[in-house]
Amino acid sequence: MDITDFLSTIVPFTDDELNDIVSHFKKETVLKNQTLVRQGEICKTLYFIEKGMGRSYYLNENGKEITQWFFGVGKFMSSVDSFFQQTPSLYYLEVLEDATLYCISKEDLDQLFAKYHKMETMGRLVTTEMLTKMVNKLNAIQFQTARERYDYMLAEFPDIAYQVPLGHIASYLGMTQETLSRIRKG
Amino acid sequence: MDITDFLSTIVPFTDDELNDIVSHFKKETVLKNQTLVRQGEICKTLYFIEKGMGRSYYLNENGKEITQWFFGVGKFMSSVDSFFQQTPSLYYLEVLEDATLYCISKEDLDQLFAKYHKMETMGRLVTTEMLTKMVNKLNAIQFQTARERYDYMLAEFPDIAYQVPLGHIASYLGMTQETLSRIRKG
DNA sequence: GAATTCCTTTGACATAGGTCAAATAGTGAG
DNA sequence: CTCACTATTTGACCTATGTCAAAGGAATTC
Repeated sequence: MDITDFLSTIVPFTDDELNDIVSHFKKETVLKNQTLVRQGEICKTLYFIEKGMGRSYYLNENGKEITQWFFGVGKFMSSVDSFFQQTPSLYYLEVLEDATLYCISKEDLDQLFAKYHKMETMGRLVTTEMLTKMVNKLNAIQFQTARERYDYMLAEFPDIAYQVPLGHIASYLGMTQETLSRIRKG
Repeated sequence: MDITDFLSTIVPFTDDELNDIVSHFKKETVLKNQTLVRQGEICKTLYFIEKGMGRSYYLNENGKEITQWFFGVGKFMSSVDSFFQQTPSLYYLEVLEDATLYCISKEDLDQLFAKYHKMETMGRLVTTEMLTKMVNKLNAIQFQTARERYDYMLAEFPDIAYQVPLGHIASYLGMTQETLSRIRKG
């Protein structure tokens, strides 16, 4: 998914606007398992995933990795709170397979927000979409059985569910790897 | 919390802008337990809570009310996804005590977003804040014990925790009323 | 292609929190 | 003040899911 195409689907930018906006993004290729942000660092970059996928996770008190979110093709990826509030990140951000990313700094993005009202609209819409998805996950986690949560995952991230290690998905869904393994069986 | 003051704390509007914006909100007084939106309806209004508090909830397959969110003084309240996407609401929205609300329709709000870039910025910031809180709740729910979740609630909504029926809070935290009752004891 | 490391499955057992039912305590209407 | 209704607490019991440990499988590395 090309970033220009993506932006066009959200808000009707003119070609000139699109060119200007996209020119502030820097294309980067990163390899599988590369860490983009560490817990405690301030996340300085917002990534658009042209190809590949990523996840955010944190380490719990026992040092176990807990996946917080998956980011698929054609989505923005970041340690959201850290990036927007410029506070230390609660999460690690990593790429799960070789990926092509479009990167923009907070300063550049803020300039685009200030320059183009439409860009600000896009920011709001993308955030709203994220919020809606977060609400869905919350509902899934809060009152559903382990099996139902897995079904939710299949519906929400069909492309991701079969391509990442079991443990990543289990922790994302708030269950143990063993439980998820048993669910997948029966 | 006055709506004018609230808006000023988020984005530096001029007095003229503030007057224009606030003139599009309609002040309303509603009584305790009044329902503002029903499940299945399209939520047409965004509310700012000057006084009082509210909650959103849904009915699960057994017809039990599950609280989805609490809205306190000085916050915007709505069935977020329904309002912004104009789709049928998954939630009921109700007022938990006599309240004073500032109401605005989707059309009026969109006009303000279009008219004032700063208003759009405000919309994005408010949504981002909501997103951050949602992420916090998700983390609390996902991997904490019932007791820890209650502690999270006390921290996040200190004003609300002691003023609403136990069952509302229990379902919000993803546990039964009985469990919450036992936690409060010991 | 053997060695090493990581990932997944399986089994036995433990437990937090759910369910159901009943008793008790609050609250508001008349 | 009393009745009726609603919210909370308590107890006995149950189950989904966690924990711990070990064995298989896959996949990278040299």
